[in-house]
Amino acid sequence: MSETPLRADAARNRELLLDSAVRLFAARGPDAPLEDVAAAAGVGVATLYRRFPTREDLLLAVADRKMDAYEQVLRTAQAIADPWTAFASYVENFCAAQAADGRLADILTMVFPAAREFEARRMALYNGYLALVRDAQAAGALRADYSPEDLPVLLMANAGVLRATAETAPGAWKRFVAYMLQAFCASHQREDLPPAPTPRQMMRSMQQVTACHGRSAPDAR
Amino acid sequence: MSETPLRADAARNRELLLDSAVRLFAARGPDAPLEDVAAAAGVGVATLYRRFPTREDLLLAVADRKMDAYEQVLRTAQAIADPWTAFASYVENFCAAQAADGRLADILTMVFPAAREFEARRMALYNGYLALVRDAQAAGALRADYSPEDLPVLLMANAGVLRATAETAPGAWKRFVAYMLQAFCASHQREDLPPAPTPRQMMRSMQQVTACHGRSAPDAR
DNA sequence: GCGGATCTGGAGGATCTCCTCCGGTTGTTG
DNA sequence: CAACAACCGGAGGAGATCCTCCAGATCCGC
Repeated sequence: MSETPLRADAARNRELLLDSAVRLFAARGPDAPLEDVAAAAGVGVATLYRRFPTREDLLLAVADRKMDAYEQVLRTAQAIADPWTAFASYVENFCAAQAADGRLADILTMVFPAAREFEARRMALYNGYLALVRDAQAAGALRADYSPEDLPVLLMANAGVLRATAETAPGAWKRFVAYMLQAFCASHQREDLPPAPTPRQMMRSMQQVTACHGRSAPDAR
Repeated sequence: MSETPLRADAARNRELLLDSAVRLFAARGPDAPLEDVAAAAGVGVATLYRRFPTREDLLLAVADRKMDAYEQVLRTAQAIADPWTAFASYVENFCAAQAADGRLADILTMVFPAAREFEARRMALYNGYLALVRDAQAAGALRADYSPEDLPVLLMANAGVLRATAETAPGAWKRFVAYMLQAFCASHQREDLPPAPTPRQMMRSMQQVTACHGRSAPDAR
């Protein structure tokens, strides 16, 4: 990831900043003041800006950190023989990871187009998920009109639930996700659905989420 | 609502401010700067603070304004003979009203405990909705384990979808809501759901949403 | 028309967040 | 060990937002 090797103290400070950002963003949201992130890391704010020139750079580093967990969700699902159970496990565990992220629930619906390596990881994850979808549909377990874009929409919806209920009704998301999985299940005849958003639309939506937090002002208008 | 009759100019300015707030909050979110609301109304910022001492006061007035539309949604649903169609109409139209509110999608999940008249209106609406739920369940059309608290959760989820997709994939919420209605429908056998949040939990969640926007700083920590 | 109460608004102060400067410090290599 | 480049951080500036003051203006009832 880093092209130029950092001095030992700089590398240490970078890790401290990243640890601090993960904690602060989870506790107070992706718009927590960067001065507080630096202070919690025990370094000066100029150090933070030197290593992460923009908030979006910091968010990207945090997202990359979390990618390990999401990849594990996929591996767990891939190890399940039953296609529906594999798919459902992926969805549930993804939402559980989102719930565990605290106020950073939006991170799962952020994209960083300029970050080649990160986006490559994200695409690999997405392709793994697509295979789960195909398998579950081929097995007749997942409704034929399910669209892969339905999952990012679900994650946006779940972020909305978590934003409102994470502290006050911490189990609410589970019921919500259970409803959604039941709706996705093909085992019953169903009415037609309105059209799914296109992948392009979803990419733009995720860019919008990122832009909303990447800039200095929360609602930058 | 106002106990002391305002002078004509003050009443006029209050209406201008409210109109302006409705527009600005829809376009830029409930955290749009109050100076911009005042400027768009063509009045001074002190006039805004005199009439609406806190942002929450302004949000309350905006919510009260919108109550007319929500009450119309209930009346439309109540006029429908078929219980399932009545319930589904209520949910769909409520979500449509939410989508029409632009960046003010959270308003439907805000509460103002100190505002007796507004809360009375909200309770009347909720009781009308409860009757729709009971009728649809009694008719066997709405699943027996559906909880009235599932609708506020749905509105929070929909706010999450709208927050991310309102401009980029404006129809996404429709598909999402259609999925949810299919999940609510009793016409098929279903697995058990995780427990619903309690009314108390939902009230606290809605207070949290309100607190999040009512204070001066967007994420006031 | 007058008097008095209500109302007006722009400037300025306070606070918060972002961001950069630059003299001093530290790590690394030869 | 010395040289040099990388690195450090707190202060201060800029901008945004919230909030209040107070002299002047306006409305309304008698």
